[in-house]
Amino acid sequence: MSQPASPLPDRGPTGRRTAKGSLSSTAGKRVERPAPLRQVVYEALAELIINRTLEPGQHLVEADLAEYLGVSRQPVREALQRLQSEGWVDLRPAQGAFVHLPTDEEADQLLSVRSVLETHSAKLAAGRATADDVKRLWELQNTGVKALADEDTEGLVTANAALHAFITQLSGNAVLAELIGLVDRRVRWYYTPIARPRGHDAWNEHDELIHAISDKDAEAAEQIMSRHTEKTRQAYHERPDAPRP
Amino acid sequence: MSQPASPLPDRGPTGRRTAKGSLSSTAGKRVERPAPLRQVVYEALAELIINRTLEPGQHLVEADLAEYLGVSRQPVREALQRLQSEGWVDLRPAQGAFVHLPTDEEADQLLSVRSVLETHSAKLAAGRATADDVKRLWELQNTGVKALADEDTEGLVTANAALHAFITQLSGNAVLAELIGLVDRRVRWYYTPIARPRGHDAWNEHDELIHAISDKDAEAAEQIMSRHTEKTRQAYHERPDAPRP
DNA sequence: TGCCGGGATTTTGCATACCAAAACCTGTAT
DNA sequence: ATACAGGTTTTGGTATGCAAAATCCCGGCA
Repeated sequence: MSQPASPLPDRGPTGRRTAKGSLSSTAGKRVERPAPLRQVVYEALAELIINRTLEPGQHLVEADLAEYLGVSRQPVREALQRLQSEGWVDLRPAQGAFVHLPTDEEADQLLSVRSVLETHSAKLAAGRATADDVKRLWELQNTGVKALADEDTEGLVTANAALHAFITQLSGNAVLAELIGLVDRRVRWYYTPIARPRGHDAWNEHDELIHAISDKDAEAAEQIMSRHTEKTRQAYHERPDAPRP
Repeated sequence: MSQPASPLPDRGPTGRRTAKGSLSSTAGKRVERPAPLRQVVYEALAELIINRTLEPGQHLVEADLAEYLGVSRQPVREALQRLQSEGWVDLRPAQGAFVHLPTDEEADQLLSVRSVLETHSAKLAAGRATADDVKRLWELQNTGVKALADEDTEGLVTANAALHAFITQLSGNAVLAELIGLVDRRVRWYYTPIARPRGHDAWNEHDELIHAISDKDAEAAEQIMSRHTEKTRQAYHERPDAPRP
């Protein structure tokens, strides 16, 4: 045989028919579909972990979570496994799930990777942003500055995430965007305690960054983002509750 | 309450006792533990996808996979979900799993991200590699050069992966290493067809790279790796079966 | 007191069975 | 050909059972 035969039952050339229709496939909005339960559970647990209801180190018992959420064990198991793959919980064989205990070293490594990815994304974004995109960036910037003035820490973290996410999206690299999404969400978990003191400088740096993107100056955007994220990393180490040397 | 109460049954301060014993926790080699079935299934399916037994676009039916592998649907479902999160299959709601169809654009984005991550990793590695590490690098290099001389394509791909993986490990950033692991494994899926023509240059570049690491010249290592991975990306676009413009 | 050991208990990991809803396929009538 | 209707397949989820492994508890021993 020139091609190895599939060991599975024959279901035609490509299994079921590949999606093909007379309608354009772009922006094909489907009928509203209820989210799979495992997804809902995933989001619920992630929320409980992020807002510290479930504390780091805590043992998560499938049956308890299932009862609490009113679902069976299966979607809970599936959600826990996804949470593991994204670093929110540790799954010890035959012992189950424990809320991940972030170490200081790990936070540093995460912030370091974030820096590299976001820097690259800023460079790409500067080369692709349209006038409309820049307008949107300024809107996001204003939201953040307002949250800063209002001393709204939660709003500040959200606005920061939104701004970075939008730049990421502008990069036009979906793989990069997905990776940054993963990393940033975890960073946010550690970041909240330093959002306030870091805020003032950070939003000034955002200002510079948007100017660079607006000027389509990729090199400047790259440098500014690099400095920006590295300063955030420094700030983490100088946070109030950092371990004493 | 100053701390929000956990909505789950109380199981003591941190759930079960956190591992604590009189033995050193470093390098604590545990008793041999059989891998969870879901892990075995995951690896089996990944292998079948990489070696093209399961073709891109093919519909994977849980029940068929379960029967073929001699397990129940549960571990298969769990493995499929992990395969999705790592980009090997697409899980369409209410339709099931389909082997991912890599697009040309996606391959380019993946190679681009790989370039960024590997470049950073090379810089870090140059600053940390010991004499022993360098010796090991030369061994890996020799393995690859030998596979090149023997025209052993599979060995070449493996050796290439091993060399890059070792450099990644030298970086000392576990988060970075994990991300590179994910990205590289997918790159390898696309890479095989160009491993041969790219081989000669690639291993010369490895040679330079190891010299830079040996000299602890982080900047040179960074530049060489950047050029190296970018050339691989170019090679992908110039591969024999590339789409005609 | 502090440590050790063995049995009871809990929890995971997987199997099996079952079901509703959704998507698909097929054959027929237009 | 196209559209429709009905039967089939597949997913996603529930419920239950069970063996293996890990933990916990408690009593005996130093």
